[in-house]
Amino acid sequence: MKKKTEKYFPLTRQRKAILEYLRKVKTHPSADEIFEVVRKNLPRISLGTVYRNLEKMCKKGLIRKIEIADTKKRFDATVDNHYHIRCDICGRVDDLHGARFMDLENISNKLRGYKIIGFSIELTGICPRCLKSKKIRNKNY
Amino acid sequence: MKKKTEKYFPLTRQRKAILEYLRKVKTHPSADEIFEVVRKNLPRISLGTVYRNLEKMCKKGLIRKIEIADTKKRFDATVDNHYHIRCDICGRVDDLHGARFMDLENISNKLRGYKIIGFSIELTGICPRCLKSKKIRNKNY
DNA sequence: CTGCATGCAAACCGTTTGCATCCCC
DNA sequence: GGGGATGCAAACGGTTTGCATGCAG
Repeated sequence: MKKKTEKYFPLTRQRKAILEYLRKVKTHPSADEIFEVVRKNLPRISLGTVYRNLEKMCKKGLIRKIEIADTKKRFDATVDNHYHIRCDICGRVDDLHGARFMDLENISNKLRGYKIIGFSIELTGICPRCLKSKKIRNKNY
Repeated sequence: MKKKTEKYFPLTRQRKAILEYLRKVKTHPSADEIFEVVRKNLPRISLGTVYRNLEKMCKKGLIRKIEIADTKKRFDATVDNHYHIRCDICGRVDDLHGARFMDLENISNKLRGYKIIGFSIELTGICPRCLKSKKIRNKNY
């Protein structure tokens, strides 16, 4: 009763291209960066398609949307790691591989040349009021 | 040589109102929420003014912009705490008072009814390339 | 008086959406 | 052949900006 009936999810050229690019690349590209690259092989692809597919792939668990304090959302194809460092000037985002809770204080040796300005720890959840409300039905929790 | 000449920073009615509201309130309001409240006393204030002032006050260190993965930016008047929990449905943001690095694993008793979905740790800094470039001159680091 | 701050409206940027058409299974 | 995916363009929400005017110091 938890899982919905498996939906038809055709693997179109556009989807394949987006997914392949995300799997190949080690950065955390934004939708428009993905669009610019994928467009080289699929000249008629539209930005809307990129957005729609990124969103669907997230829901399928194929990729992940990076929770980051930036104007544009970023995506990647690895679904495990939650530690990032973002450049306050150019916006690039790097992973902090292998960091764990306990390591946080001694994290500096993983920084690879970054100068640290600050940090932020954000938990995501559902607040008590929303837990009670019906809005929750529309999401897959 | 580090500090620039002290700039003229008139304390206008608008600024006073914004700052007073931020200091009074325990939530983390967004620009438009601030606008709606401040407007009750200053009916002619414009959204642009709110944005401009929030930005300037951040640079002055009077308030802080909350680094959060949300569509709208949020602000508050306390400059110390970096631990937040955000509701994935309604977007409300609460503080996790008194949390420290070491407490992270046992943080659940501070959650006040939230159901946790995930977390994200983000360091902010300047990447090696930007450290070398001239772009850095335009910011106050 | 003078320079910065303001109000207003238009511009901007990333993202979403409606609709007619296309194409994967 | 049919249901979902696509391209296109318009709409959207949050934020920024240009310009003429206002106001704090």
